[in-house]
Order: sequence, then C-alpha cells, then structure tokens
Amino acid sequence: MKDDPQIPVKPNGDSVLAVPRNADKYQRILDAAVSVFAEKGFFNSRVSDIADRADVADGTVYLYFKNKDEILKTAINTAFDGFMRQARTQLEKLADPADRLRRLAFLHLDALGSNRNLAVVFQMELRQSTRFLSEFSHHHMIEYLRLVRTAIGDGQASGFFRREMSDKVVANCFFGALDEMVTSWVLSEHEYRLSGMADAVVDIFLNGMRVARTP
Amino acid sequence: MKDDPQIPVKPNGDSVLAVPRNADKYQRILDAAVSVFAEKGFFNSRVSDIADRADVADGTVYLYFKNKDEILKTAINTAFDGFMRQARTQLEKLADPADRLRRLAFLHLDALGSNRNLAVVFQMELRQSTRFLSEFSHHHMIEYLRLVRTAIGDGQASGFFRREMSDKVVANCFFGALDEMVTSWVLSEHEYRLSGMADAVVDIFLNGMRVARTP
DNA sequence: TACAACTGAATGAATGCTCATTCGGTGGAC
DNA sequence: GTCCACCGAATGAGCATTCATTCAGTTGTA
Repeated sequence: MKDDPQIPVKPNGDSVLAVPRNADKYQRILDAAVSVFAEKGFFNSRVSDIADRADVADGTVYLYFKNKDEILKTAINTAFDGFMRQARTQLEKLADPADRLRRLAFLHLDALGSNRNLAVVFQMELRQSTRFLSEFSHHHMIEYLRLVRTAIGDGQASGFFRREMSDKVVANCFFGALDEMVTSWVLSEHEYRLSGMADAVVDIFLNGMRVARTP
Repeated sequence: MKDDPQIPVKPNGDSVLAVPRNADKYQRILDAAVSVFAEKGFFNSRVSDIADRADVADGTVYLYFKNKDEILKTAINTAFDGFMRQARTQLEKLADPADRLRRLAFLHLDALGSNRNLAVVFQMELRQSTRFLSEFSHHHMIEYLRLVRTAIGDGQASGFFRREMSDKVVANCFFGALDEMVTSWVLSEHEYRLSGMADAVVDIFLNGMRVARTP
C-alpha cells in the first residue's frame, strides 16, 4: 500500500484521452482528499478544501477526477488493490495456514497503521460507501475473505483446524476482529503500533480463551 | 429494544415545555427516519422524505426534533439504551462468564436481527456518527465493552480463561466479530436468522480453531 | 344544548445559504 | 504564435429550516 507506484493511468474514469497527466498533481489531489475526508468525513468535505490542501484551483480537481465521489472511490480502490497485491504475493509463499493468518493480520494492521488518514477513511467512510459505492466494496471484501477462508479450509483439510466450524463464519469474525482493532486504534488517544496487536488477535482465534488444553 | 415503552418525555431536547406530546406522531417520525436513513444514508436523506414517510408535514418534524442530526441521535440513543438495559438485567443473573458472553452475543445479534432498518443504521451510520456525534457513541461503546471485559476478567480470575490475554483486546475482537456478523447479514441477499450465529461466534472465542485440546 | 372565543398543533410555501460543477480567460512552454 | 494545463469567479440546484396561517378541538357562557 505504501510502496505502491500509483501511476495515474486514465485518471479521469471515463474520458480516456484529453486529460492532463501530471502524476505529481494527481497524487497531491488524492492525498489531500484522503486527508480532508479523514478530518471532516466525506459529506462534510468541500471540493474546495481538497483543492486548497493540494495547492490547486478548484477547477483543476475536475481535470483529474470526474467528480467528488470518484475521488473517494479512487483513493479506496488504489489502496485496497495495493494491499491485496501485497497480501497475495506474501501469503502464497507460506505453507502453514496459521502462518498465513498471522501474516495477513500483520499486513492488514500494518497497512492501515502506517497511514492514519487512510485508516480513518477506511473505517469511517467505507461502510457508508457500501451503499453508494456498493459494487466496489462488495467485490473487494470478497477477495479479502477468500484469502482467509482458503487458509482456514486448508487448515481444516490437513487436520490442524476443527472441521465443525464454518470457514465463512470464522473468516467474517477474523476480519471483524481486525477491523475493530483498527477502529479502536483510530479513535484512541494513545499512540501505539497497531501492527503490534496482530499476534494477540490471531492467538485468540487459534487458541481460544479457555484454559484447559493439551499443548 | 423492541419491547421498549418509548414514552416521549421531552421529545425536543432543549425546550422542556410548549412541545407537542403526541406519542404516536413522535414515534412515527422516528420510525420513518430510521427507515429512510437505512435506505439512503443519513446525508442523502431529506427531512421531507422523513416527513412524507411519517405522513406529516415538513414543519411538524421540527415540533418534535430540534433538527435532522437530533433525529438520528435520538434513534440511536433510544435503541442503544434499550439494549443496554436489557443486557445488564439479563447478564447479572448469570454467574458463568462463558454463559454471560453467550447471552450477550445472542442479545446483540437478536436486537439488530429483528429490525433490519435499525441494523442498517447502526452498521452504516454509527461510525460516521462517531465523528459528528462523537460524545455519544464513544460513551455507549465503552459501556458495552465493559460488559464484555468484566465477563472476561471474571473468567480469568476464576481460572477458566487464560490470564495472559488482554481483556481489552479480547473484548474488542469479540465486539468486532459480532459487528461484522451483523454487517454481513445486512448486506447479504440470503434470509437467515442472525441470532442463530451467536453460538458459533462465541465458540470460536472460547475454544479457538486448533484441534488439539482436552474436553 | 348552542354558540362564540380561544388555543396551539400542524401545515407547507418561502427563504436563504451552501456547495459541486462549469467555463471563459490567462500565461507559460515550445 | 499556438496550445493546453490551469485558474477561480460565477452559476444554479438542492435542501434544512422558518413562520404566517389554518382549523380542529376545547373551554366558557347563557
């Protein structure tokens, strides 16, 4: 996510040509938007706020993005795509399902934990986006959950994980737990490294809370 | 939540007197609002939409609520208060921490699972509310988490739960998992009884995913 | 019982403001 | 001189909120 190249190919969604290709300005607007959205929320953000923060005229924003919605959509999509690419690359190297879950949890928390503004946008705006940007979030969510479900399914197949649990339910809980860790971090006054929580979360899922167990 | 008496004492937050007390109309506006918010999201909902759906004139809405924000705030607060009252009453009767968690999970999923509109408002609007109605939701969240943390702490104290886990982290994960079950249910095309998932979720937290264990 | 005076809940058209978006013009690069 | 990225003031649609007016119901009087 953070080391994504971000080349502005076809910045303005529909008009393929006749669009400025100043990568720097494109990126500045996108960053400014994330920062403004994080601060005031999508609906309370003015396009002129974004333009101001990007040091660009109001009209210039529309040379790079079709409209305000498209800015949010692009920001979220770009970030999510980067994350998923990274996650897939790293997870396919790991054979042990438990390791895969551990790594995914780390990547999830690290991606958002290293960019608070992005984290705020994801935690606060993404849900309501589910309505007006529904296609997107539905598609991406399913991709993410597939990674988790595959790990769980593999673990069950090889007898490491209990077979009576629904991989679907566990995957949802797993995501929900991480998601809540992010929300909690975003709202917290305290400073702490979010990715440092990954192991604790995964441990709960692997071992549960009960004491009685054989090692 | 569903069996709450809902007596409209002091409907309009600040003007204590000189306010209509038509309980039916008050409730109709509130219900209409939840239904409209659920359908279009808070920011895309028009006060006139709410008035229409409540079969009331636009101006009448303002006899019962100070403004649009206040309607959402009231809806959320009323529902949450009802839920917390119910939860506290029921949990204090249960000694076993595991039973308490089971019951809480059930109540959580049942409360939202029996009112889809309310569930949508909670899942979609509550987060962004965290910004513009922050005092509220933060306070409530803490109350809820206290119930979970207490159960976990008790379980640890009596040696049923592992002591090395942070009750705070587990509580957040627990809430996050349930929250995600609700979101997933809200977005799902399929019809299923949400509260039926409670035991599966709690089971993950109590027993974890790994196979090796003593019963 | 009949009627006038009064009350205040309810109405909905009018107001006024807040932006997203547009577009005619500017200036720098080549 | 031409082109085009960029500018930012102007536009106008959309919408929360207000308030002058209506009228159903209640009280008081004879």
